[in-house]
Amino acid sequence: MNITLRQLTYVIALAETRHFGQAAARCHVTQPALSNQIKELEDRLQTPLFLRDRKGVSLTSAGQDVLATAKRIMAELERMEDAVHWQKGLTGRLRLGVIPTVAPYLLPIALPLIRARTTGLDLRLREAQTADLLADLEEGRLDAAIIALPSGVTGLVEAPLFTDRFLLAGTSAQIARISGGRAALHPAMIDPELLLLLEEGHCLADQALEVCGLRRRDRRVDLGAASLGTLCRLAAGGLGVTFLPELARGDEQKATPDLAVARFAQPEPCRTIGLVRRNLSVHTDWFDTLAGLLQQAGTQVVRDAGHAPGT
Amino acid sequence: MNITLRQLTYVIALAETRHFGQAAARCHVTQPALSNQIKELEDRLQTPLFLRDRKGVSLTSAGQDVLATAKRIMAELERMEDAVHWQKGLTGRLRLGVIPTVAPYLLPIALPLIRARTTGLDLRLREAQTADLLADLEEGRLDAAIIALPSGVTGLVEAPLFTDRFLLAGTSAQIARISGGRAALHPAMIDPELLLLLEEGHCLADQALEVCGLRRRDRRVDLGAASLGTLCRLAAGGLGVTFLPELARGDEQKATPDLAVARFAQPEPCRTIGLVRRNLSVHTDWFDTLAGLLQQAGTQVVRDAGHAPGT
DNA sequence: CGCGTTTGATAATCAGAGATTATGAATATC
DNA sequence: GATATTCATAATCTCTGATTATCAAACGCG
Repeated sequence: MNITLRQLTYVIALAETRHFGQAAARCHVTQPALSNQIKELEDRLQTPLFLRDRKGVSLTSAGQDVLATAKRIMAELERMEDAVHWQKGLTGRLRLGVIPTVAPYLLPIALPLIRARTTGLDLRLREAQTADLLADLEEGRLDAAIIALPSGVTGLVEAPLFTDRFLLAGTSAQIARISGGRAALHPAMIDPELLLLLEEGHCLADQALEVCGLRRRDRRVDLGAASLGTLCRLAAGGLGVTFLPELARGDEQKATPDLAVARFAQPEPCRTIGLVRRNLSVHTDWFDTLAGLLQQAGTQVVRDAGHAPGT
Repeated sequence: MNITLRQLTYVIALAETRHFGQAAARCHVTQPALSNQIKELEDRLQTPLFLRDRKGVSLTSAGQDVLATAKRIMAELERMEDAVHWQKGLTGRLRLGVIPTVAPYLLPIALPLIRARTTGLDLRLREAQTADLLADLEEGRLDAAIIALPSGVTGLVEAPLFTDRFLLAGTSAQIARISGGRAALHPAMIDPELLLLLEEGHCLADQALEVCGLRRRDRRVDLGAASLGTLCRLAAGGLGVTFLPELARGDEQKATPDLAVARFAQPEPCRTIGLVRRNLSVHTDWFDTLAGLLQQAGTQVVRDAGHAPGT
């Protein structure tokens, strides 16, 4: 008998669970099947790889070597499959993650563009916060993600798409009070107690705080709205002011006509929206193509927002 | 279906033979078996890996990626098997190569030592010239080899065993003529036409020439004896003189009592005999153990030779 | 201590992956 | 145009690797 990849996957599962039954379940086989394959491999190598005694399963030193090799081989295979898949261009299954403060504004414009430029693309979208998306990317559950740059993670390839300026949104009265009659509006002029934020985890909230030179725990009340839409409605109700990315302005002002919006003075605070992927595959045609399409969509949305009334 | 190692080995075979039938033969299967597995893999990756047209089989770019990955994985596996095997110490099958000018003199002493120190060691010896041994090492057909250092090959681990001085052997008359009454004997004093050498490929012949500052094509007649034993008999017959490694002196003088032997003046020409292995496995206990035993045997043989008569 | 529970090994059986042989289609060769 | 070569396809068979059932050892517990 020769060593098989199946045996190596079983070794990895068993090393991670340290339990034959659980390892078998993870591999979607029964326990004897896994036990047998482990035994076969041990016979083949003429060395026990796992120590089975009371109080659990542990790795021998030979087992550790086999485990490390198995993991390298699996990673190698995964990288290869990825490379082969994406070599064919922007086609097949594309699992794309998008942060919630971008998705509803960018995608309605971007998706038709993508559809028009590709054939046979099975696009699967996932909307989640940056940290979740990055974890999914690293674990191979996503092919790419749209987030605010920089990701802060090494081993990712980043492509900047467009710059998204922050605007101040609230009632006309609130905005007038903050600007206090002066022409130039600066983030530092905002009363921290008046600033409405998205709930914890949204990068937009962190960016807003950073722009104002604040930390979240500086604030006494923390509303933590779940979405930009909610936030805008709260702001339009006079409950405070909020940062509104230009990307979202068009939609939100349409949905909440009462909402007044003001531009900050130069240098305007902003975020850079970018596309990121794992640095596994060699060929990046698909990635560049996708980035191009998203860039086109993003700049279009931001430009259209600029023509809206109320600035 | 999942990718299997079997498929990867078939890819490697097919890429190297560029012929389904020959690749199948190399894998010890029939042609349809190989064709099917290649097809399965291509289906799985949803990409053709090989182009079959008139005038042969060639790799697509996806195929090249798969091939490279497959080779890496196979190398990884081989390294792992090696490491696991040798982690158990000096036991199991050990394929040891030895150059011909060392084997018959060192092994009779070394083998009993090795036997006494190990249990269950299945020692397989191969006597061949340096170039063959190094090729076998690199291809994984040998685990270690005893050669004259340096090997000149990167990626090998070398352990020096002992120094083997070169002596001048011939009839007393020849040696007396060369030394010409002077006390100090130097290699450069040897008449090139008088120097007997082993046939092409023996490192000892190259070293002898180097010591004398000669090239093989400087010589008019090239006897090219196949073994040191023959060389000594020729020298004892007055046909010329030869370099005799101290390692071989004891045996050869016993076999050819007429042979006179003289030491060179300082610095005496010599070669360093060493043990080499591939730099694959992590654990080197077995290698160090073996080197220790061989060193012990080698120094003993050289020392005993020094007590022989005739210097 | 007896009893049930958990865990991994073993045995018997079954399904399917992957082999084989036989054959076909396409192209090259004489 | 007959033949040889080469790879693909089809039918069949073999054996790897799955399943279910069961066992033995160690552990927990009243």
